[in-house]
Amino acid sequence: MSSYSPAETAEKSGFSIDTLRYYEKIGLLARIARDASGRRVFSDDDLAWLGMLRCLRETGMPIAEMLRYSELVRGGEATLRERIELLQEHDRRVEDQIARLRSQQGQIKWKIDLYRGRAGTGAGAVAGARVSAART
Amino acid sequence: MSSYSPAETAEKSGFSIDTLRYYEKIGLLARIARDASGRRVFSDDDLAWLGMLRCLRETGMPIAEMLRYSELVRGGEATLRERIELLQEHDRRVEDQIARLRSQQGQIKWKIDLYRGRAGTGAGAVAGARVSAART
DNA sequence: CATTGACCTGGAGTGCGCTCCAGGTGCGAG
DNA sequence: CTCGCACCTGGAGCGCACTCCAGGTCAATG
Repeated sequence: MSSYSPAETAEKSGFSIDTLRYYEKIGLLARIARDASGRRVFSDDDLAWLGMLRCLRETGMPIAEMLRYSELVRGGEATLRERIELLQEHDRRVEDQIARLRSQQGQIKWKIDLYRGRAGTGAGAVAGARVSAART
Repeated sequence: MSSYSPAETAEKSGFSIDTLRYYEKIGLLARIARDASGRRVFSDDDLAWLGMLRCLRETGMPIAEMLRYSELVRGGEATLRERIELLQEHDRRVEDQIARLRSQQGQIKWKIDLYRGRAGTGAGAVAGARVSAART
């Protein structure tokens, strides 16, 4: 097995059929093979490429940059250095993203704990209590 | 010091003035104080709240859910349980997000290494070389 | 007293990344 | 032969989260 219908490809890649067409239209997928009646036939290679696109997309790479990357890939081995640079740059951004998420997650957990503390206190009993930061 | 102009607030909070107005308009900021001539005057409390909004926003919480959260906060201590649940749910999503990013980052690093390997090989020398996955 | 600059309002516009639609084609099942 | 279905195309539409704009107010400055 090594060729897939649009529907199969959508299912395996996680992109919708519309998105697959859209990606081809804008040049992220460049010339997908067609059968006798003009329907797309995706290969294992296409699937692998879609996997890469998915990975980049979900880590927040904008389409414009994925486009640049796919042009490099089409450019052949001569572009390996540039591809490495592009991916390294992206890798750094992902690293930052993770670090920021971790710290923000810290804030969220802190807030949860704060609420837990307040929830524990006799709720509502002390009518005029001056719980200073009660607003948030 | 405990009150800030829109410009100061924008700078300290990291949201643009337009975004601050927008957030007030849709109810994320509910009734910011005004001076004699109708200009907004932000307090330290507002700043703190904006910090929280920023944290939620940057961890990917949609505005609709932040809205729900701010309504809970306005609802007072009676909503503590719900707030905890909401934040816990969000915390879980952030955790997932981080895990996914880590694994996708793994794929990216793997790809970089693959390229490094290929870049090391005598580039272009072996004219008809059958480097199977050369397409990606 | 005129100007400047920060701010105000309601509402329109923008960019991104899809997603949907109308109208049409070709193939296999009944 | 007729259906139904998966697919095709070009192009319009959408949801989100802002961002920008026109026209106006007000306080301080020269």
